[in-house]
Amino acid sequence: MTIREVAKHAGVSVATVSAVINDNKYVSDELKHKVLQAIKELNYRPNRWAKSLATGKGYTIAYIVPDITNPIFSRITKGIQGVANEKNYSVILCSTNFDSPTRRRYVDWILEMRVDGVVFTGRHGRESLTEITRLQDAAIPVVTALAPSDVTDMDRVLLDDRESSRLAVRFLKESQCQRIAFVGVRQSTTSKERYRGYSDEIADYCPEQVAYGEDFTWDDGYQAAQQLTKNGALFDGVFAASDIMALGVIACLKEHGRDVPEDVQIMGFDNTYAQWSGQGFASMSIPAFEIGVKAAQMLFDRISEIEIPGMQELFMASLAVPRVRPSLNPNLNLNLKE
Amino acid sequence: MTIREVAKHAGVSVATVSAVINDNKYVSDELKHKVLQAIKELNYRPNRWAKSLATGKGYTIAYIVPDITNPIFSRITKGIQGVANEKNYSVILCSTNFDSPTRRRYVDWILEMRVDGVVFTGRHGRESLTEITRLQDAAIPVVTALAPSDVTDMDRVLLDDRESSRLAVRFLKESQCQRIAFVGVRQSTTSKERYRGYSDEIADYCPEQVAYGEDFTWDDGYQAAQQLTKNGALFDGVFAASDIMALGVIACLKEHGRDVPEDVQIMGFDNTYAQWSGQGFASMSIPAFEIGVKAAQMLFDRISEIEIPGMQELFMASLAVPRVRPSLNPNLNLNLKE
DNA sequence: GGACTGCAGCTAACCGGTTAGCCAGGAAAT
DNA sequence: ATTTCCTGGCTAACCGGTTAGCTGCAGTCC
Repeated sequence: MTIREVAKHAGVSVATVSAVINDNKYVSDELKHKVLQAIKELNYRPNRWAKSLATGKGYTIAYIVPDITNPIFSRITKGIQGVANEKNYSVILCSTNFDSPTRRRYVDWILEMRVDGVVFTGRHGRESLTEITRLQDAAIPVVTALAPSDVTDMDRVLLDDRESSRLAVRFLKESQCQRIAFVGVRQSTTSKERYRGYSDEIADYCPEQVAYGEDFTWDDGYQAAQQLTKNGALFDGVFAASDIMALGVIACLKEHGRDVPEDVQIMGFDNTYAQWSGQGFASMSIPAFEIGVKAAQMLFDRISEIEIPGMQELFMASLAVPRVRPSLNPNLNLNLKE
Repeated sequence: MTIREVAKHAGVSVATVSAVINDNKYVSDELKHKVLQAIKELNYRPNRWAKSLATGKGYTIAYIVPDITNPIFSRITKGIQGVANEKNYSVILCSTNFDSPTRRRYVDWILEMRVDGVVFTGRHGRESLTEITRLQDAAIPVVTALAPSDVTDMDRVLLDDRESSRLAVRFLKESQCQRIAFVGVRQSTTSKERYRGYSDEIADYCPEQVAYGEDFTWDDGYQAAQQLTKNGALFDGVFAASDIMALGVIACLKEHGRDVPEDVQIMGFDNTYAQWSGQGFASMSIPAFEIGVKAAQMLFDRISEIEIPGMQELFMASLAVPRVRPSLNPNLNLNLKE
């Protein structure tokens, strides 16, 4: 079913049909009606490929993400998706599994698909930077989301991990914790920032006590807690760089006979589990959906406007207090709904 | 940068360049070399749109999913993604947020994008069936994944919720539970199947005790448990239709002073939280990644082979015992790694 | 030597849209 | 009455690939 068949059926020219479809030229009501009629009768749908080829616009953006399985990232995806669809763009998903060759292949691909823009999420090592540069060299707009880096002239939306972490630690302080420890991930930029916030906030308050794992996992949290206790550290509060690590920490502490939250209070980060785990620990909620929305909006700004200086947007995480017995403490429950 | 420029640069015809790129015709080594040289020098990349227009193949599949944020669905996505990429297909993501109009718009869209195939996940109500039919009418292959329905002549991959649930309940029985209750979701087909398994297994064992919520949420789990206790039901085991509901149940029971797992043993389903929550409850692990892989494979089978009868694939969930203290019980820990 | 065969490589049409530029015919101006 | 202007609608070229079918040359056979 092509536009020419529709034209023939309606007794008009292809230009007229095209004008009706795109509503970008005046067409008399009579012809317009005929054309619409013909389209309906033939159940015609314009061919996206032909349109893209002719106009040079693909109405597609790509989202490059290390792991779609990560709840934070899938919420970002949702945000991007929403904005894109509103503008009639489709989003193609590129989940790289933290693998550089895969990431490289995706970029090759994006290049030949003539995608209109890319949102990029993930660790921002040297090689990711190369990929981003390749995209930009091909004049494809890129916005990074949650991908901290030193490159400042890039459109990006970030989370203020440092400041958010100060809020987290401040909450522990306000909850009567005297000695607060930090559990993080050695090589992670994100974890480093969260440590910074911890360090800032703890400075004139108590000595630093820190333990690291290699990755944001339950096991690494468990092991880090093991280290802390093994070193005979005294603490009544732990700030962990992620919820899943916090759960590892809690498991370890309980094994050592320390009650949570009675003996030790725990603070997580990202609020992926805290709210639901029933372990009574607080966390920092990352506005991931909003971050996705913002990133997509910035991307579309870039796509339409030609030259705007490197935009930047900073989000804060918000405190999520553990769910409590709804009946006993109804007022605390108000804004904790997912 | 077009194929014609490359041809000119290399001093050959466009047909030759095309043949080299697609490696589908014999070309002398000399010319092949010249062409590859030219491609490299000009940094040429074939245009996907033109290719698709000419060949009628888009190398794209779509994944329609109610909510990408659901961990099970995002794992399915990952599986699909992997298979598709291997075959040089891209996958465009359509997260409908359980909204029919949105779903409808996606299908319109898929139709005009001439996508090669669709994987469909989600509740399988009447309207989703309409959408699927629309796709099939346009000769677009569809495979449903985790979308139970009465339509049997459709390619689909399913989870055997009933049989898996029997395994779940059997585990509770083997753990010395005498009276096992079920907590489910009233309108859900999935929940209904899980109830069936429960019912099968409990038949000659103990009386049925059942409570329902309206959705798979923490609150609904909590409320259902409330009901159970209010009705004065006696139970020492609860099988919940999902982990998040199980967590709601646990919270409620603890408020009533019942210890988990000492007084009451809990069984979840989907293993999204059980493993990590530290609440010591078991769950049934859904092989979501594998389901995604299988669905994609079936879709590609359909795309290449013209006529194969309605294929069907049934997966089972597997028992995931709660994580225990690694040091104390190392052997149980073996196959529980994520 | 001429006819025939095989095949590397070329030309040009085609996929299905968009759109610059042209044309026809009615209205307004002279 | 003629010229000019305006504009709705049309024709045809173009986007950048693929590919059917042709060309011309070298080798083979009678």
